Amino acid sequence: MTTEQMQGVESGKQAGGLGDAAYREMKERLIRGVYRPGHKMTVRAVAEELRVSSTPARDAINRLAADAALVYAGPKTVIVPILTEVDLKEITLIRIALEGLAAEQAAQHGESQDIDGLGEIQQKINAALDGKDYRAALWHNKEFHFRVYRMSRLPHLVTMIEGLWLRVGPSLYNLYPEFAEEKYGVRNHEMAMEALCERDGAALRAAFENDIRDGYRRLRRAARESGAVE
Amino acid sequence: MTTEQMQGVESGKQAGGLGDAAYREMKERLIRGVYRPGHKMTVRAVAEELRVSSTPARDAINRLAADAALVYAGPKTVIVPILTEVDLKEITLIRIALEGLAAEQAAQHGESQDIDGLGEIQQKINAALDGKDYRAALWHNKEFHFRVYRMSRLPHLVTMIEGLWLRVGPSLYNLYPEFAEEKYGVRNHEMAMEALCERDGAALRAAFENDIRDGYRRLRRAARESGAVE
DNA sequence: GTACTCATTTTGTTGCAACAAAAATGTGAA
DNA sequence: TTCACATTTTTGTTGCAACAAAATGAGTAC
Repeated sequence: MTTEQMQGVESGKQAGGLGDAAYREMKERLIRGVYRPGHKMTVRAVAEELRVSSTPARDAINRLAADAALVYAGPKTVIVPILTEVDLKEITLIRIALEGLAAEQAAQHGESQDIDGLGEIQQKINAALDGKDYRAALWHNKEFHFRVYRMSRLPHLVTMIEGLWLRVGPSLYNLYPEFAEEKYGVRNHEMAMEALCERDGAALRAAFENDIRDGYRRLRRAARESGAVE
Repeated sequence: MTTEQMQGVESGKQAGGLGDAAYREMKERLIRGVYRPGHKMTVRAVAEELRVSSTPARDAINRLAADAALVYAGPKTVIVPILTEVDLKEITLIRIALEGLAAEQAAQHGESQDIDGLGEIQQKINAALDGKDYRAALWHNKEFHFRVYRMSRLPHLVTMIEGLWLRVGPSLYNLYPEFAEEKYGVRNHEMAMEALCERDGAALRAAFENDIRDGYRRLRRAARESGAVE
């Protein structure tokens, strides 16, 4: 087999190395909201927390910065990004364009077996919401979205969308008590599942665009009330 | 001044270091088509070419891989990506979504001083085309597009679009003699300038979408004839 | 109290050597 | 000739020490 033939589509580094493990661990912590926006990331601190030497820690920070999951706040400082309202608005515009495209394509290429799992995920969201486990609700909400996006059979697109969620994640997960109000997104998700069954690309796109816009409004309001964005 | 306040929007690493210089040099070479698609990138080879040690060379390769400007072709091999027809089609879909959005927003936020330069750039494109300097034509074409995209005042979006161009670049620039036929894109660019003067977002979006689709068809045809994609 | 200077500490960067894993190459048998 | 296997070479990874640049904080003059 030539090297050309096995060229994968994943942008992530092949698994196995310490640097890769550090990258994924930090990414997970970022999404889960372990670090507050504005938190300063230093090579040595990451190295110590993850019990690795400076090289893999540095690799992880560099990759996160390349993903815009960390941002440069000075010549020698990287921090967890603090989303401004302007940033949030821009990212929402991009999300609507990209996730709308993914949804529309999903309606065309999704197979029934892909669709089946969606109902279960929605039940998990509802259950989590009822139990006031907002963190779980947000997690399953993410599952719901990406289950659909992957149906588009456009892997580059899914990777780019993941990057966008990664940027919003830290701010979002620190806001979840206020953010995940009663029955967030349930209605949009129901409409999405209907549209998907009918293979109606335009309707599916509309459902997701609505969901994103709803989420944006709630997030902005919650952020303003808590002062988490500027 | 707090570090939070000077948080920039650029995803690129702050300039100055050797690793950053290596990254930019390799990026430039990639876009210019110095390396053929499929070319294997090794840390030591890059280090020697750029006269740096392995650390900055490794940094550069990692960042390029994070940009998807290089891809992993095995556990220990990164290569210049070989665009498949499927990849090209997907990236074109994404480009239409993102560059269409940028164009539409540019119509709203572009100021007259931004618009003025476009005519000059178009003249450069025409001159290069007349002189059969296809490389220059492609370069000025890129200038034209990004001049408009930057008018959108959506810096994250522009960065993402740059990433897409970077992926297509190596394949594109190796095809330019066949690709840049007579008067490529001139008509679409004229329509774009008209739409921009009239602040007609929908028309500007349409002009750019057409331009991207035209380019896609030409590139696909040229690629099929030369066998540069699979 | 404020602003400025300078020493100290923190922090990212770089180069390099040792290591492990994968690829390439050579060898021998069928 | 072809295939399997062992050997050699190539190559990415890691840890670390030395270095330079930036952030920090104390002290001082105004």
